[in-house]
This record gives sequence, C-alpha cells and structure tokens, in this order.
Amino acid sequence: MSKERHTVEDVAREAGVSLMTVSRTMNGRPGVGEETRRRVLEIAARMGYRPSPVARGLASRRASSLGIVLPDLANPFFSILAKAAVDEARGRGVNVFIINTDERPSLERAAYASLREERIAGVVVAASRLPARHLREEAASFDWPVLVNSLVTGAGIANVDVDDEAGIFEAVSHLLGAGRRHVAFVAGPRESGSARRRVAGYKAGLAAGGIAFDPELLVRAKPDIEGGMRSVVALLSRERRIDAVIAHNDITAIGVLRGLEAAGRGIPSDVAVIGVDDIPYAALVRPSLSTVRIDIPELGRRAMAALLDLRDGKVFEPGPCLRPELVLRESSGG
Amino acid sequence: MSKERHTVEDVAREAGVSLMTVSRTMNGRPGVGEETRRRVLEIAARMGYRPSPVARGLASRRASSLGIVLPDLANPFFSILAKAAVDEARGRGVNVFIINTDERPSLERAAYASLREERIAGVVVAASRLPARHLREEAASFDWPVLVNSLVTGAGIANVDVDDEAGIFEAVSHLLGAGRRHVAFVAGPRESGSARRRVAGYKAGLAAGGIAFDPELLVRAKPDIEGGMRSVVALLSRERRIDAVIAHNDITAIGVLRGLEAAGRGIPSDVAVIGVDDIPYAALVRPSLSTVRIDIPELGRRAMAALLDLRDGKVFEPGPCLRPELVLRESSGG
DNA sequence: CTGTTAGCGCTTTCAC
DNA sequence: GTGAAAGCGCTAACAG
Repeated sequence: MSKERHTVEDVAREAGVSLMTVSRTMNGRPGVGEETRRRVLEIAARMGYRPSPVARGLASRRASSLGIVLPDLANPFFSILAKAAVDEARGRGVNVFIINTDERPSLERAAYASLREERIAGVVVAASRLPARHLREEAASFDWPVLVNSLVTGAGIANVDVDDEAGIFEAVSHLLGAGRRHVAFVAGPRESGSARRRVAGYKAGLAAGGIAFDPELLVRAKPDIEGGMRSVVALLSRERRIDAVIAHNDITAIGVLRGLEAAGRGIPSDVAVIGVDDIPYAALVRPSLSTVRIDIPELGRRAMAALLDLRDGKVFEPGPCLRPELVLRESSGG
Repeated sequence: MSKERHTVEDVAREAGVSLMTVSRTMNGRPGVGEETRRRVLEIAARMGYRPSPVARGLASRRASSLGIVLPDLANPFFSILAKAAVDEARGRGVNVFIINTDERPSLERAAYASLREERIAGVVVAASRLPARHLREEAASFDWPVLVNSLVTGAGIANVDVDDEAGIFEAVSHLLGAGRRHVAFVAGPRESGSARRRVAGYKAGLAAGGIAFDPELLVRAKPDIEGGMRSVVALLSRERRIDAVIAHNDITAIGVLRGLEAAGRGIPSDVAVIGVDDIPYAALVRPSLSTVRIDIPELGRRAMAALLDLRDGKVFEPGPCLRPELVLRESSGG
C-alpha cells in the first residue's frame, strides 16, 4: 500500500476490469454485477483509493462540496447554525464553503456567483437579505437550494422554517397579559422572511389582545448589538410611554437592553424586553434575557440534511415548522 | 454577451491568440506582450469570461480555494476569527472551507485528509489539538500552512501568534497586587499552544509575585461553558481557600462564574475571575467579566493575509505577536 | 514572446 | 453487464 494517490486506472488494472466499472461502482450506480462490485470495492479499499472530488467536479460539472450563505457569522445564531450544518455534512463526507455576506445584498449575490463558478450544486441559504424576485432567481440557479427562514418558495426549492409568527404572538400575549400596554417591536431587515413573519406575529398578538397597532412603535434595526442600541433612541424619541420591547433576535435585544440602561430605564420595572433565538448568552447577560427559543442546532441539521437528501435523489418532505418556545427570564419581569 | 459560460478557447479565438496566451494572461504570468495582454484582458472582460476554478484545480493540482480548521465554531472567539478570515479571503476572490473539528484530534486529522483530497493547498489552522509531531507532519503536507497560536514551527510553516504569556502574566500580577493569594488556573487542552503559553504565563506571574506554584490549583478543562463549570467543582474539592481564578478563555471563564455562583461563592468578593479573549459577551455577563483582551478580527485577518501572501509568492514576515491587553471589569473586583 | 502537445482523473455517451 | 472513446476546461512542459 504505497503512499501515492491512486486513480481509477490503478484500481481498474488491479481488479482486471475497465475504468468505467470502477467509476460506476464507486458511485453506487447500476450496471455492475454484484460480484464484480464487491471485488472492486474490496480492492479499492485495500489500495486506499479515494476518488478525486476535483476531477469528478470537472467531468460531471457538479462539485461534491456544498455551500452555506449567511449574513453574519459573528452572530451566535448563525455560527451555531453553521456548526450544526457543517457537522451534519461532514458526517456524510462533504465539505462546505461558508460565505458570510455581512448583511449586504451585493455580497450575497456575489456569493451565489462565486459558488456557481465553483460548480457548487447545493446551498443552504440562511436568512437571505435579497428581495424575493432575486432570491428565487438565484435559488433556481442551483440544483438543490435550501432556504432557511425565507418567504420565497417554488418548485425545486426546499424550505426549512421556524414558526416565527406563533413565537412572537405568544411573546406579545404574555406581555399584554402582564399588563404592558405600549409594546414596541424592533424589526429585522426588510427582506428577511423571518423578520416579516415576526412582524406579522407582533400585529396578530396585539390584535388578539385588543390593542391597536401603532406604527410609531415599530422600528427597523440592523440585527446586531449596535443596531439594537440605536433602535432604543429612535423608539423613545417617538413615544416615551413604551413599557415593553420585543426585538427581532437576541443580539438585537441585548443592544436594546443596553440602550434602555443608557436611557435610564429600569428593566423590567419600566420596560420589559424579549428577544428571539435563545443564543447561549441570553441567559447570561444582565438582566437575563427572556426570549423566544429556537432549537438552532436542529434547524441547521435539518437544513443540511434536506440538502444532502436532495443531492442523493430523495424527495424532500417539508415536515413541520420548528416550534419556538417562550422562555421567561428577568428581562420580562418573570 | 450571451448567458453561456465561456472557456479559454472562446476568448482565445475571439482575441486571435492561442489558448496559452489567454491562460498566461489570466494568471498574470510573464511571457505575454504588454499589448497582447491588454487586449486579451479587455476581450475576456467584455465576454464576461471567468476561469473555472475546478478545471484549474485539476490541471494544476492545486485548488484555488483555501481551508480553515478550528475546534469549535460555536465559540465566539473562533466564529469571529473565521468571519474575519473568510472576509479577508473573499476580498481577494477566494472561497474557504471551514472545518469544525469539535475539539477532537481524530476529526482534525480527517479534516486535513479531506482538504488534501480537495487539493486545497493552503490552510489556516486555528488552535490545533494535535500533538506537535503530528501537526508538523500535517502542516508539511500543505503548500502554505499557517498556524495560529501554535507552538509548532518549522521551515515553510507560517505562525501567527498572540503573546499569551505576557497577557496572563499581567493578569496574575494584577490579582496578586490586589491581595489575592490563592490564584487558581483553569487550563485549556494539553496540545493547544496557547494553553501551554498561558500556563507558562501563570507560573511566571506567580513566581514574579513571590508565590509558589501549587499544582493543586491548576486544573484542565474542556474550553466551553460546561467545562468551566466542572472545573470549579474540581478546584474547590482540592483547595477551599481559592480567592481567584484565571481561565484559559472567556467561554470557560463564564462557566467558572456560573460554577462559583452555584457553589455559593461571591464574585468578586470571595473569588475574582479573569478570562481571555474579550468576546463580546464578556462585557455583558453578570458580573461582567474581566479579561485579557485579544483583537480577534485582527488575528483572523493576519492569518488569512499571511496565507494569501504566501500563495502569491510573497515571503512571509512573522511580524510582532499580537499584544493582548488586560481589561478590568466587575469579576476581578475593579 | 507565443504556440503545440499532453495530460490532470474522472464521467459521459455510445457501443458491444 | 461492460468497455472504448471523447471530452470537462485548464495548465505544464516543451518547442519555436
């Protein structure tokens, strides 16, 4: 067993068959006798032969690697999602390119172009920041697109989602039930599917609680700590009676926490705060953050599993949305 | 400008030159007349021609993509490092495979094997968990290995480091100066270069402060929240008088914080705690965490820049270690 | 400075 | 069921 890289030819010669028989065998494709297959497999294993993904990619016009594009790898939500996804992929022997779009649509489009050039055929797109039309178009350019938390659907595109609306609905209901009357909402990016669904849940929750939706209480922020802090300034300049804030995600909510402190508001005495995601730090910040919990690793695993299944020719069954769960901590006043 | 993918041949035909002239031009290689080069470039651009990274990889036996391997993408230190690194690479037009080894040496070795199969020629290895001998061997199997925070050096391998020892030395000195007498240390993985340097800094700090090193006060933990919590149990079972703990990194320190609280110790009244990294959450946990700050994005950028420079044939100049900086917050008692 | 000839290691297509 | 031929799109190694 030399240290050299072997090729199909070496294996073919050794097995006394043609190149193609080895190729077919390695790809588990039909057209090879049971006995031949077994022998080829055995010999390949003994020689330590591993097909070259690069050569395969060139010949088949389809790379063996996959891609995942996300807006901000520094947000624990995405890094945990990505970790789960790449781990799932590794378990099935595939490497994945992670592309960070920095919340910028232009970089996101460049990411797709780049992945196509690499002949990547399957992608997990987490929280796209592209307008529906463009995203649908981009997704269609891949053989196996999997969209996480997107409103964009279509033939040939798989969706893996969280029931954002229900989650926020519950959060709003809880706050109203606790007597809060001026519940503000710090929304995420306009093109984000979950941002839209969360806003919908917010409005539905208010309606169910008999409170009229006040546009003044809805602001949009960049989903990071900085964005959360700024949103507080905007909010308080519009309506000083705010007694609760729900933020698009935890990282934003943490910014809200700090912004409110800077503004001298007590939490939760003056203002209750609830985030979304339950990143590990939500439980550790001061005050600890109430949040709409999402099983992030499960979401990442599901998305990558869907992608791998599609690649293997299985049909994708959407399965139920992931159900988020309201976790009450200090920031919402128990 | 059709929507089709063009090949070198199309460009060559259009420009009335040979295949090779186009190839040389696209790679900025010598052997092409100034005028010809300009014309080819112009035509290629007009046609929207982009060389196929896959074909290139096959022909040159060297993929255009790079790799980064790290132990835990869920640790903000690594996700922020990775983000900075992939952003730097994207700026130069290259995609990178991120491989998460889950702190497991066996997965790390598998990662290298897998990257070699993809014909990846350059890798950034952040915080390897492999014994020096093996790591050196693995590194040598790549054209451009860049090791971050590793003790392993060698011809052809680039190192990007943080002055861990100085950072911990300062932390220990501070604690001793504040009157703490039983300073424990929760070390990181045995094979980690920074773990070793940090332990060295700890011992040096004690020595400088005239305190004898007590092996009972040094425990090793898996560098995550869970590991930090457990280390407290181990530590307190050995020596109840501990009045300060320095942890290998912030994520571990946060675990220590929780562990101490669970044990009924006041922070910083009974025990002072200091971490390393200054991940964004260090300032947000309760009590806020004092830490030895590292400029994480800069570290990631440096590593990837070194890799890209090596790839481009430039010589790597180590440059000075990144200097960490002690940041005092509540957990160390001001 | 430029072009020609061989592949890189596999899959595709079409024979048998 | 199996194999031979013809590339995939590019670069290496020579030749001029």
